[in-house]
Amino acid sequence: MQCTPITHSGYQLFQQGSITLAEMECNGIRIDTDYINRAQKQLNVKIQKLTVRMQKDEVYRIWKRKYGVKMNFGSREQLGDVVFNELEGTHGTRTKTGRYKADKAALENIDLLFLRRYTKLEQFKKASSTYLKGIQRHVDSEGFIHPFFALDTVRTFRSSSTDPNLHNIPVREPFIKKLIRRGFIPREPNRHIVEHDFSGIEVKTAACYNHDPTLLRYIRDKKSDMHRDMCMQIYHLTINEYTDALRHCAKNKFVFPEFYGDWYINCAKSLWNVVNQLHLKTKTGEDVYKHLRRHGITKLGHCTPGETPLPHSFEGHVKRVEKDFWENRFRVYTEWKWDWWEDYLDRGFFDTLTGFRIAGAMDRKKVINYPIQGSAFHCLLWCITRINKLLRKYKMKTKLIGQIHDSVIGDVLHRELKDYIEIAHQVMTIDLRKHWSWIIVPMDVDAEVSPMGRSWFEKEKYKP
DNA sequence: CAACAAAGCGCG
DNA sequence: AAAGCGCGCTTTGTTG
Repeated sequence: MQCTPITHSGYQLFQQGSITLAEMECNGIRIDTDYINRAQKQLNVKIQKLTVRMQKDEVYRIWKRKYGVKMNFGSREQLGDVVFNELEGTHGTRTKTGRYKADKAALENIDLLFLRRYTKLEQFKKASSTYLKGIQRHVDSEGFIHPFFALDTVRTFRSSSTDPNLHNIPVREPFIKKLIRRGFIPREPNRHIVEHDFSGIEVKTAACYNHDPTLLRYIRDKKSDMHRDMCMQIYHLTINEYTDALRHCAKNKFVFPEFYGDWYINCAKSLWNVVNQLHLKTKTGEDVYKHLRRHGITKLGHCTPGETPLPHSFEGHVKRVEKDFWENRFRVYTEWKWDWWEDYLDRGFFDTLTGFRIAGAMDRKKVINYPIQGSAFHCLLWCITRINKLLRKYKMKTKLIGQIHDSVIGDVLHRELKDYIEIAHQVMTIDLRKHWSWIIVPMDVDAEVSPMGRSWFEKEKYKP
């Protein structure tokens, strides 16, 4: 892995950053080991009960009849074979090795209780084997884990985390989130877990590269809202009809994927299917499919690459939204993407705003995404180094214990709470921008604090 | 038995 | 012409 800071600033960032990350690793995170052990036992009971319930299902019997003693309930290959070859009215797509694709998204297209339960079971197994077991494996004799952070493994000059990986602790599914995060506690009863998150840092970093006026306005004008606007356009909603849930879909199933280089066919499928999966309604309580029908959209469409979308299809609509998105709304962003790609083709490398050179063979999407992803993380890395220095300068007992790409986690002494939050806020919103003049947009940070002595799960938005 | 690749899923 | 960026970890299945 090539790791080439090209400027003094980039070199300093990684030299100092390495030390900060090593200190975090050394500090470690206190684990409520009794809780984790209890949770593991309870979860295994749930897994057992669900497995027994599923054994009475007709699909299970078909599976058993076909595979006999070779039946393996954990085998997606066998599941795909049973679902797509033995059941009526199912048709699957295949992976590049010829197996049936049998991931969560593929199974969700089939309306079967057995498959809903299978997905839930797999989720529980993941929580048990990767997270609870992973934590148990790594706790030291004092009840601490020491997630490791590497700076020399990631193509974009982000960091990675291992043993255990602190970068993918569950948060999106509420039950699993609580199950796992409840086990991360402050090192003493008179402390808090405190997490500071940069909000929208990748979008802001992108804007610092491409200087797109529309994107800059969305960032600077607090009354404007890019995800809301896209939500309204995608689902044909007025300002009075959109909901937070629909806005969330637009953000995560259109805007971010498009920024990363996805295209309308994938976006249309997931934007359409999520309506059914989450039973989404408009603010006025209307079914979203019904609402779209009133606006002339009656079906998803075939979503076949190379084929023209059918009239009155959602696919065709999203294709037009995508065209408008890149040709009108973010025209300057589009121009930057082409210019940046051309410059890379001429030179064989590109330099980040944070002082790194990324060279070697890359396709167009990588060339666009790498500098943005890397620079966004470098903002966080600079901040944690600065915060750490200030903690030492003021002889504080608060310790930094982890980092998740755009957030920093502190184990904060109760009497230092106000000071710590003041310091982190100052560094992340003011000092960072003084350090890097290329940051031409405001930086915002959200602080979340656990009640004294309570877990990471229990953190709440900080109110002074 | 070990080593490896593929598939899948957790996160930003 | 191709068709989502970056990771780490676990299980399954194959190979030797």
